[in-house]
Amino acid sequence: MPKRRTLPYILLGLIHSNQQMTGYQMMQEFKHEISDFWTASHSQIYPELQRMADDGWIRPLALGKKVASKRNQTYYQVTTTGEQVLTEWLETPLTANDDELFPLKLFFIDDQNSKLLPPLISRQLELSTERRNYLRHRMTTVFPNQTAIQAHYGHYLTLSRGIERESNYVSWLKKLDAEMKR
Amino acid sequence: MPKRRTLPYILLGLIHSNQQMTGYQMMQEFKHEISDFWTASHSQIYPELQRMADDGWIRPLALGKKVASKRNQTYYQVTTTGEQVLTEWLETPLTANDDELFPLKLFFIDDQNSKLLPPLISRQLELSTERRNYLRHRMTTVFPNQTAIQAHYGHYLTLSRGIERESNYVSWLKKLDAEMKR
DNA sequence: CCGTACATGTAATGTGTTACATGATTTA
DNA sequence: TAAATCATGTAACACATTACATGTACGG
Repeated sequence: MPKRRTLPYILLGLIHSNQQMTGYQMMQEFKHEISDFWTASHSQIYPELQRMADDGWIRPLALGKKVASKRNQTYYQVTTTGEQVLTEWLETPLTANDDELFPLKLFFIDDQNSKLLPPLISRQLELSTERRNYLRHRMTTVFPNQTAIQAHYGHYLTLSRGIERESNYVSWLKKLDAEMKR
Repeated sequence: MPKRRTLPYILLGLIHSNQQMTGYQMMQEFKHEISDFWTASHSQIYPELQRMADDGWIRPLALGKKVASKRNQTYYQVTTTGEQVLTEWLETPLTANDDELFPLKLFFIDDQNSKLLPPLISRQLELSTERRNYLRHRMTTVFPNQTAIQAHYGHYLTLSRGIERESNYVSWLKKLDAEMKR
């Protein structure tokens, strides 16, 4: 579900990771790499880029500086202000509602040794563990016996799946968290 | 990400599963049971219920028929038309874009022996397998060597996680699909 | 030369969140 | 009797999708 003002941070992260990018290239990234956790169409991207440029987060590149600049493309680069904004966003700890921003933030941390990585992962491990425990608790209260399961079998299956999914997430995060500490 | 006109089907499914419900009760369900795959606030629910009643999908219950009717609550019940609409929605096969409707539709199939269950599950198994294969393919093309991984470590991790998540999903669906066929 | 992909932009519409508003009932 | 919860509703605003619109570059 779309959280407020996430798109500009994604665009900022994309440009930052790739040094310089056009709106069209960002569109492609959304299709191929980011589709798993976010979507955006070109009609969202282009106006947003203009707003970000107005706010000084990014700057359009002069023609001479462009890498293979043909046609009417506009390459953007992150400004110093933009870098600060991005870092602040990445540093902001996840909350229970924020949760789905994890893969997004993770996506934009390029350096394996970044100091942003360990706290991000351990925080998500906390949140996923909490959620798994909550789902387990729901299972015992909503489906205490076989009769309850038979009355709402689909609901039972979705809850089972939720527990399975979150357990798998916790395992993966634990492994990664342990690796980080080595 | 919010798909067009999903909320009314969820409300329809909720009322249908529980025989009769008030808007407030639906709100609670969103908080406790459905939060994992959908959210809706009361300011969305109440107008939507009125629209659905106007369209003849549901009908407000007369006071006398209400179970423990106090206060100014309005209980709704699914009409015959509404039942048809719900069944049609549940029968509509999932597509690659629709994908995230799976847990939602599953949630509303109460009967373990429903004929809707096997095709829904086997279709989702197809889609998840496709997605897992796609992600695996991305991994080999985007990260062919250690250097590529080091340049965009976060991206590498999110892709790894995607493959892990989807593999886990496929396993779960395969198990369920096999059970269905017994 | 025709279709597809590149490349950008705006407008209309649909959907969702937050804020504003009111009043009844229950519990401490 | 005050606070929390129940219960419903509307309005303003933020965000996303679809449609409309234009033009370039390239491959068959």
